[in-house]
Amino acid sequence: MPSKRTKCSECPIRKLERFREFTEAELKFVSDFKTGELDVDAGATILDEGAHSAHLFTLLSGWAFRYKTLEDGRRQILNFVLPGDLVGLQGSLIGEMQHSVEALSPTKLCVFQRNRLPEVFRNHPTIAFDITWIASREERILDENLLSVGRRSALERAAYLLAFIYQRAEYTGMTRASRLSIPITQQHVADTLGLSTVHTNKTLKKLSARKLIKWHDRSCEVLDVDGLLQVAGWEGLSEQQRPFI
Amino acid sequence: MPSKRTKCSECPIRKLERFREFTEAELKFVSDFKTGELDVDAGATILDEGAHSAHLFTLLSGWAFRYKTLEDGRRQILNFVLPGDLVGLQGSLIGEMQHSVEALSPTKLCVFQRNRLPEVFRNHPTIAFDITWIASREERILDENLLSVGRRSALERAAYLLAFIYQRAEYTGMTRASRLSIPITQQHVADTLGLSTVHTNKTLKKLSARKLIKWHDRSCEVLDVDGLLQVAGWEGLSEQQRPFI
DNA sequence: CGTCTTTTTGACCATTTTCAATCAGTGTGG
DNA sequence: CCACACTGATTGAAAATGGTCAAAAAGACG
Repeated sequence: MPSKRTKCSECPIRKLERFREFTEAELKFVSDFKTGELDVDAGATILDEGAHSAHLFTLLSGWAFRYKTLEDGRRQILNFVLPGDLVGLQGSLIGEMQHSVEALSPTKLCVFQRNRLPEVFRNHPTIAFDITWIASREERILDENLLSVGRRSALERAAYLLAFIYQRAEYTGMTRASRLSIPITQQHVADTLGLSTVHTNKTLKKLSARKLIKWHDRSCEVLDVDGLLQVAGWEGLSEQQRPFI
Repeated sequence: MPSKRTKCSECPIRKLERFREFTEAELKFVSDFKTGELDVDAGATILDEGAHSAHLFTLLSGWAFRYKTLEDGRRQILNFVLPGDLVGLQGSLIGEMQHSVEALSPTKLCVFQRNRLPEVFRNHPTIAFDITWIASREERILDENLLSVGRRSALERAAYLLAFIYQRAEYTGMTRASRLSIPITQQHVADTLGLSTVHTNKTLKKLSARKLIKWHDRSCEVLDVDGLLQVAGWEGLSEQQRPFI
């Protein structure tokens, strides 16, 4: 449930490294395309499966996650949403959301009008290209997640997930002194890995025993990414530069 | 390994239902954008992980699949490629393929030059929009697959997969009298579901016993989609119309 | 006919789930 | 400040699901 709405300010993500700079015309358009900002509380639903939202969002700050559920309530977390990620592109393209998005922490969103998307493609091809690039990146992430859930052991999966989140957060400038606190519960981890909470707990304990992570109440502190990468048998993210809308 | 290369003819997929008709200018451009056709044998690799291919493809006929592997050889099939699907968009956007694509049957591909993709965005916004739509559809499919692998039981997963493939094939006009033969081995099914071949075999036997499918050597015949949908607890694909490039 | 791949089966083992409590931390109202 | 409720983390034991190993059967194919 959206709580507050303010006039849009300059996007903080702009500080991050980008493919390229926007042109004057693009900056002008983007600032016009934006209709405001939205503050959302932790635990609040940003978009629901089946929704026909008139909006498309960029996450400016905070954490969120995308998920789907089966009819009997089993939930699968598909991916986490970090600053710079688009939220609701699917709804803008096919009209209806086929997954839900929920905030993990208080988050700030940048709001766009979804019906102006065709205009972006018509008049701002490089921004359209960036959007497609971001959609394709989401696909790459899902490929990795599917490989992980389908073929890695519970321990490898957990190590992969935490290393993956760490690297994404690091890239977005959220880490401090090579450490990171991720605002998630073990239930979230379980629903991401496709495991039960009980087994997730036992698996995380093993990572804690190796001093790779430390679990606090409702948050996971990553202590040693390299160790996690090694347990996961994963090379890590290769991405160095990316576009931001 | 590509085997044969011929001059490009009119795309057979054109017969299928589309969002909209191409304009004269678009038809002209697409036919210029195409550089030829490619015939690939069953079992041949179309694109390899790590490849920097100069091409982007559309599958015109036949079956293929996308997959990733871990270093020790464990393989996860990410999705199947049916006529009308794009192959290698990822390579065109980020320069390098992060998954491999292999033909399941003899297939025919339509070849495009990847370096002309920016031109598509610049001069043909509606085609660019279609490409983004298709990329987003792939994401939706991956979301479903991840939900399935992460949260469905072996029997549900198998039923979901076969119903899913059936529906996609049906939409592409590959079914006959509500039946379909899918050219896959049980190893492929296992690698898609994240199961062992032995357990996959036992699971498929259960579906056979219920007369929902019939397994032939190297191919699966779907007999009763509705039955599969019911076992899977799935509503089926909602998609009715789509763009084709 | 012999070789190769794919499918099938049985026995046994490992991983993961489920169930059922318990414990720890947080916030609330009295 | 304390009792109480609530959520999230932790534990142990029993049960189920799925994996591994090994071998045989069934087709495909030259």
